[in-house]
Amino acid sequence: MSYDFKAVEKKWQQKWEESGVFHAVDDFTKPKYYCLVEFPYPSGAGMHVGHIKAYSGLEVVSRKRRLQGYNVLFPIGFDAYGLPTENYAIKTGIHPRKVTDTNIAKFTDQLKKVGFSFDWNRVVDTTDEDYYKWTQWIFLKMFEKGLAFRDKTLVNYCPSCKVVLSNEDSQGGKCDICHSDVIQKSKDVWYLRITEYADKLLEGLNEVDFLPNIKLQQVNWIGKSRGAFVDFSIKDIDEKLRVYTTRPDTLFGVTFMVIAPEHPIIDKYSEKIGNMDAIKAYRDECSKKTEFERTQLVKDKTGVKIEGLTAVNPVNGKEIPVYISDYVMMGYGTGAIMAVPAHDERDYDFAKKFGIDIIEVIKGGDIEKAAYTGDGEMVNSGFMNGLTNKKDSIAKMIDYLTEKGIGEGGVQYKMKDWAFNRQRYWGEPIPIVHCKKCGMVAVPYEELPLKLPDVENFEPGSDGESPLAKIDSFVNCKCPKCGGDAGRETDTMPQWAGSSWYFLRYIDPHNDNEFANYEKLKYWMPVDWYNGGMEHVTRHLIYSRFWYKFLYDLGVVPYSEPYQKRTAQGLILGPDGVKMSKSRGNVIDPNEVVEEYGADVLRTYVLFMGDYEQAAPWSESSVKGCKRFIDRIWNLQEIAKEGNEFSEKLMSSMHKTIKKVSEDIEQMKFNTAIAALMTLLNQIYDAGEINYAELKALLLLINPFAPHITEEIWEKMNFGGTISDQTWPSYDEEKCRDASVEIAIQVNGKIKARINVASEISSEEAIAEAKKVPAVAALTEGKTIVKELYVKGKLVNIVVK
RNA sequence: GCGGAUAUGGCGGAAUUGGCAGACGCGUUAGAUUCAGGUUCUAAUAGCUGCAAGGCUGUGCAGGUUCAAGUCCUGUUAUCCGCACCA
Repeated sequence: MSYDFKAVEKKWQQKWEESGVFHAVDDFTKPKYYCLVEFPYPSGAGMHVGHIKAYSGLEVVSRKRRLQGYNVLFPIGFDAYGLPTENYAIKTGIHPRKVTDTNIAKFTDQLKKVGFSFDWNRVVDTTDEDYYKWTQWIFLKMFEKGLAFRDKTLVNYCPSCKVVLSNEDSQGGKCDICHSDVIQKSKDVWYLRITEYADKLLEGLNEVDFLPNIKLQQVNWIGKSRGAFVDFSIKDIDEKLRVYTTRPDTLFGVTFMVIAPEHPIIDKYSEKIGNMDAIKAYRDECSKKTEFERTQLVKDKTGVKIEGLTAVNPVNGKEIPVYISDYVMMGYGTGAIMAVPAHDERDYDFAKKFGIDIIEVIKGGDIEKAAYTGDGEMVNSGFMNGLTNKKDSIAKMIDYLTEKGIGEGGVQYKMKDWAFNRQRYWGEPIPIVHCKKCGMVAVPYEELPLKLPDVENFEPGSDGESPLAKIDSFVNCKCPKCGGDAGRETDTMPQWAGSSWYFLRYIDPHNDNEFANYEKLKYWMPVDWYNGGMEHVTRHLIYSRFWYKFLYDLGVVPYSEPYQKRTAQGLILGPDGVKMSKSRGNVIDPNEVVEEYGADVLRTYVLFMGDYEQAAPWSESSVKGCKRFIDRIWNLQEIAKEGNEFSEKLMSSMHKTIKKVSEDIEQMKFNTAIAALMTLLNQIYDAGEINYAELKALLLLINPFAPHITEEIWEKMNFGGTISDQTWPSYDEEKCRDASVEIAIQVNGKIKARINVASEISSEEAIAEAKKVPAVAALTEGKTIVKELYVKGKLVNIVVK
């Protein structure tokens, strides 16, 4: 009677679909649980085993929660806008809409074949008009509040994809999509003012249960620093040069200043600058450097002294030179720094190269050799001399600056505003009209969605213009404000847009009047548990928290944080131990695994292969181990017999396993939960029999991992109803204990024997028992017992001299 | 450079947080079942040593604390992942 997994899995997948058991119901009287997994980008390659691992974790939690009586929302959708689809469309001539639909159908089919208990009634597709209508709505709200704005700046531009990229999309100076070099280009760009929410995003982390390393990455990404702004006056000119510093305490050690090549003060006073030619040449040189060269390659300091501009140190009146150098960037702080070479490594390098004075103001290092950034007594610092505590010194200086009106305390963030447009076709149109008379005007809410026009040619223009710019019928329109001739914004939103709020739409996916009903949001939010990839922990997770906090401030969502708990799964590596990639040819196709071993085996294996949060290589032979496990469960039917209660033989094993599996699932220790089930299975086969009560409990425990086979056995055994109607088994702490335990006996910390003792034995009795053991007696005889102790249920240690 | 993580048999990984290192699975070896292959079942499986009971050594490396250390402390090395001239 071998197990026909193909027929059984198909049968149950159909049953689940027909009965809709996994559909969440809007019954507000029930306790709810919202499990969220990152929705996939429906690529042409189909599902990856990584998707299976990512979804299997919360799949298990969801199935367990349902058995525990919760109303569970476990939705899925598709993050379908994006470049790969568009590039594929350009290559093949197939419309991206068609490509997307095909890919979504493929993914849907694959996900169903794995038996995931998603609520298929709530599928969200970010490219659906009914969905992006609300993405545009949120954008307009941001525009209304001044959080979406347009500005001209240097942007990261990919000449190959012909698209502007965010800093996040161009890390390492390479385009995230095609990996060619990114160059700097001046362009009009849409921004979302995420920096306004920097503090809220930081503080909100105190309220939520994210893994510590996830929190830390977000904190680093936001990069808040405390310090001071200080105004330096310029000699003979009525102008202040403002700097930002985290070390105002070292102000007496300033020997020069540096401004970024793009700093506006240069153009403003160009006629006073004696060496404009040299400065212009230097600026040209810098602008040619890619972001990559500027930040990654050359740490060697370059720069030019500005002849004619001399700054004055506000605390001691000293005159100091001003340089331009590209180690100072316009995008952070004020684009100008006060340089304290004695106590900053970068300034030290620069001073050494340009022969500038180095004045020690904090004792403790050897400034002949290197900059000293540690603590110490302040010297050469006027009224600051003698202070030894950095914190106090900084506070004292800020007080002084504030009092004299030459500066003030302040904060800075590394996080920059979010560049929010792409010159691409396959994205949400930005619902803005450019009117010569009225400027930028929002498309009226009642005209949403502003539909993406259906066109034949979606290739971007050679100058990096959006393909939409070529479509007159789309571009030409009337200004909603004055009725005059106007032109539409032709850029589209980046891929991050749709994924920034999708978890809200799941709650009310078919609502035509609002993005989601407030009462429903109140019931279902926040997401109780969100799991996804570590790679989305900074970008997507911060963006979506930002959008949610904005909506919260609008009063349209309840609670200030969207995700109560966030975890991340580790990668599945190829069998060769390195990241799976097509070029390496080490990609495992989940479909093939389902075909050969079945969905239950695939699901069990991805959770059993190692620590869920850690990367682990795929192993074909280990998959077989899980196959054996599944087959052995099937064969339990042969040895099952009547019985309404756990038998004495398996009593403690049953209770222990229920406890272990219940607890491990909550901590995402799926591998040890499965191991405990395997151990129990071994014990059952050793005992040679299992009764119905035990089999029922076992099937329930295994069900979240391997739902198809457990449902089938339940049905075949005539246990009544389906597993989905049952209740998660409970355990009794008392019954987890065995009557007797084996303890180790150590002499001087080395194990010499093992004995069985009653588990409730007293310390004295245990030690007495231990001494009776001949091997132990021989070692202790004639020696002084220094110490003897008993660790309950574990060991006895006798220390002799 | 800064931040984080990891390091345990032939392999993936366990270890109730200081208490029997190697659970569970893979692989391997031997045996049984089978015409055979596959499947299944039984036993062994950290290393060294010993005929054997046993002994010794073992959690990247070097120290330390403790009756007891994979776990705590000090130092150090390697690998991986973020961030990166952030003033």
